[in-house]
Amino acid sequence: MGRAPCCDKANVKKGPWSPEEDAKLKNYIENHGTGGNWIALPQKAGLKRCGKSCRLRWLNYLRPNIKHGEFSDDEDRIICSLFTCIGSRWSIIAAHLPGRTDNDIKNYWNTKLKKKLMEMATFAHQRRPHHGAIYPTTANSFLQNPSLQPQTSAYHSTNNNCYTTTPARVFTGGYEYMSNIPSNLLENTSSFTTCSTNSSTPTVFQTQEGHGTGLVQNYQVKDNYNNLLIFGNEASCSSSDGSGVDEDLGLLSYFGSGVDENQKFTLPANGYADDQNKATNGRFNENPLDYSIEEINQLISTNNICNNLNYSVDEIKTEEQVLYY
DNA sequence: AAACGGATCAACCGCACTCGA
DNA sequence: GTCGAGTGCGGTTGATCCGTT
Repeated sequence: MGRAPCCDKANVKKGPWSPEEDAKLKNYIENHGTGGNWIALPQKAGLKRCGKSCRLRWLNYLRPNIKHGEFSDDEDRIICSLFTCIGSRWSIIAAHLPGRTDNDIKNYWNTKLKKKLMEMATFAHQRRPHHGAIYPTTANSFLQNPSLQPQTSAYHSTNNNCYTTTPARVFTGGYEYMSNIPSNLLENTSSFTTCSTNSSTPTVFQTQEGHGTGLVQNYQVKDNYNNLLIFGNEASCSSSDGSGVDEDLGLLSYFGSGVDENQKFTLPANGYADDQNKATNGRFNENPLDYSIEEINQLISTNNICNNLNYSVDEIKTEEQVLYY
């Protein structure tokens, strides 16, 4: 036995809404509200439309404060992050983007954002071996991809040679999954500063080696928590003896063909160290859409690679009620 | 200028869920 | 506990737009 139809299909209009219909619906809801009954609303409002059609038209187009037009980078990032964690729960994602509707976001994802990610996957695949670029950041920015947060409390306390730069300095380098690093190079990473624990405050440390200026020239962090190797050296550091390459134990040299201007990043001087034996918060940030090829493929094809977002789906669900007043 | 194809997005469809009788 | 009406939501469709040939 099939479900009873919600309305008399033969006597309802379908297709695009006319301005007159919009005006009738808007006027009725503004004066009387929905009355908690969409099925009865079209008749009361003098519309030959299905109640569901009225509801959709109101929610997606007529209700106040609807935002149309281009999505911002911030909105892109939120959509990507949430999609990573909860999949195609468009209504929940919409609850985090004021003025956006689930339909809008769904269309945007299907027509643009997914394509954007696929193009990035192609690009990432071309620059083999792939590695993440670390981008300029601000003191308040934060690593956007939860799965790649560097965790640092371990080497804060254990490595007295670590300190941040003052003032901020530009570095060239990147990160790479350990699984992608040739074994002979991986063997040489034993001298890397190691971190293996989770921490809410990501910090990047640099080792002081090779140069006698007292300022940092290179950094090398073995992030066992995320299976990442973070490596590079100071972009402005011209080392005639090639020590800039030696200092990163060949990693920058190995991945060097893919390191370009865009992969320089700035270590901010926030919370700077007046005591060089103490590490401070040199946070780094990656471009929010610069996922590895594996992550992009997962973003495109699956809906669950996130397991350490700061809030649960249940918490998000309570927020989604805000969307539909 | 016309034809074509891809992109976009509003709207529809149908399933699942909620809630009250 | 069951049933059915109403609602919410995600997937899909199709009309329209726009750029290219």
